[in-house]
Amino acid sequence: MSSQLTIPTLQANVSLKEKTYEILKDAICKMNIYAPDAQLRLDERQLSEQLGISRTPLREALVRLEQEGLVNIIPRRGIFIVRKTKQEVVELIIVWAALEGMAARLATQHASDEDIASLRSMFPSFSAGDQPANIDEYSERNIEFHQTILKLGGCNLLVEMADQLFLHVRSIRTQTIGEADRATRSVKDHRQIIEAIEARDPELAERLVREHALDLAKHIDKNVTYLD
Amino acid sequence: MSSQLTIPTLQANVSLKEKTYEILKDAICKMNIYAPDAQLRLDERQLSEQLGISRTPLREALVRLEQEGLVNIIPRRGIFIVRKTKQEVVELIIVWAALEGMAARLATQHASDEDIASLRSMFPSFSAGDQPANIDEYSERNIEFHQTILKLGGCNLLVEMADQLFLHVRSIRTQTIGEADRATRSVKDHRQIIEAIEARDPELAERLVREHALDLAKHIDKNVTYLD
DNA sequence: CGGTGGATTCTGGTATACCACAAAAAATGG
DNA sequence: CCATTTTTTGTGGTATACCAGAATCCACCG
Repeated sequence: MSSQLTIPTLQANVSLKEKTYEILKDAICKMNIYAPDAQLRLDERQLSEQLGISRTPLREALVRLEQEGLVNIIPRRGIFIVRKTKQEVVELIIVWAALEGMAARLATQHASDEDIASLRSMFPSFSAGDQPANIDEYSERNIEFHQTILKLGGCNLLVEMADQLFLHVRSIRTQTIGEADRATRSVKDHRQIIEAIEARDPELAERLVREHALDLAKHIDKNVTYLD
Repeated sequence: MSSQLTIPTLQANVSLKEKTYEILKDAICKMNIYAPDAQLRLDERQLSEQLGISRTPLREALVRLEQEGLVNIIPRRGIFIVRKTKQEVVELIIVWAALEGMAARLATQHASDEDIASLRSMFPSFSAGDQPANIDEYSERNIEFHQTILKLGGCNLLVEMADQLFLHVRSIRTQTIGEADRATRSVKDHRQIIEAIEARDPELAERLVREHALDLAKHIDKNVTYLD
């Protein structure tokens, strides 16, 4: 037993507006905003009651969410969760492609061999190109894979901005990724990307990452129907 | 004289928080935050008095600025204008390179010939590669050039995100761009970029744009001393 | 019966008062 | 005189009250 007094970080030194922001962001990201019956309108007073806080910190949290594009505040009209159009989603992925492509390029130049190896160990069960057994698990691995590439680039801002974009695409991505032939193809793409980074080939790594992402954009543009 | 009643858009239908945000953003961007004697601290109450508004809309404007990274709000300590470190500036430019590179790529594929031609007409006075006479004018043209490439890509999000990044680099960029040999070299780079886009060569256009930007990053990393 | 106009209500916008924490200043003890 | 503690003061954080515009509802009139 420790002789030191362990302080349980009483009240967690974060402000209400901060906590509120996190809670709302999380809640918005987890809901399916594209469901036909989705409740997109937020009521300030009702929310403040539910959270047990006043409107002031709540509003500051909402302002942040608005700045991020998750929410739209229309003066004297209401606060609405933003539904991205298909066009906007495609643009999100284009930017994502640019960011991750750059990260892959940087990774070939700066990442250590061990860090690169971590990419490969990420797909232990189906590295041979088999169809992954569990779609949910695969989806998680997939996300992790891309985030790791971003990190390997060694540029924090790339990681942050990609995370930011990712917020807006998460629900769509998880829905799209599950489609049959896309998963096996994705595994193949990933293997090639890993090989290119291992070979320290900036051009190839960048191109493969970019094309992989843009391929998703194309796929969504063609096949997703629940976006306008 | 018009027979119609002209309404002067009374009160301009924007909220105080919106106006305040614009004013503060503008003020911060225009000041030289790297001057040794720069006043980086903002006082809420003093500002609200100066602006003639209460603290509430002011704070909401500040929250937005914080979200953008222009300002840092430290609970119970104060509100401070953010000084970017050299590392952060370099990362900003890396991301910029990724975005503009992607835009250039897209431009070779989707932009019309007329739009591409507008790039060339942007440098009427020194298109032959001469040293531009007026540094200030050149700096403006330079900025305009890069923003045009972003636009030619046809992806709005790329434009928006690059603009966002640009906010943080503006003061540095205008200071760096004036250095002697960089200007002539820059003109040469620009000409090559235009030619690559005209030739509809995505790989080359992307590479030239990227290298042009990354070259600036390297230059700043080596030569800028007023950043920590 | 349908449309119009006004009162009502509901929503976000703003102002203000008070709170909690932290830094600075002053008081106190060695 | 210096170190330490206490008090003061100043900052952002939060709660609350009130304001203004928009939407709705409903009575009234054609």
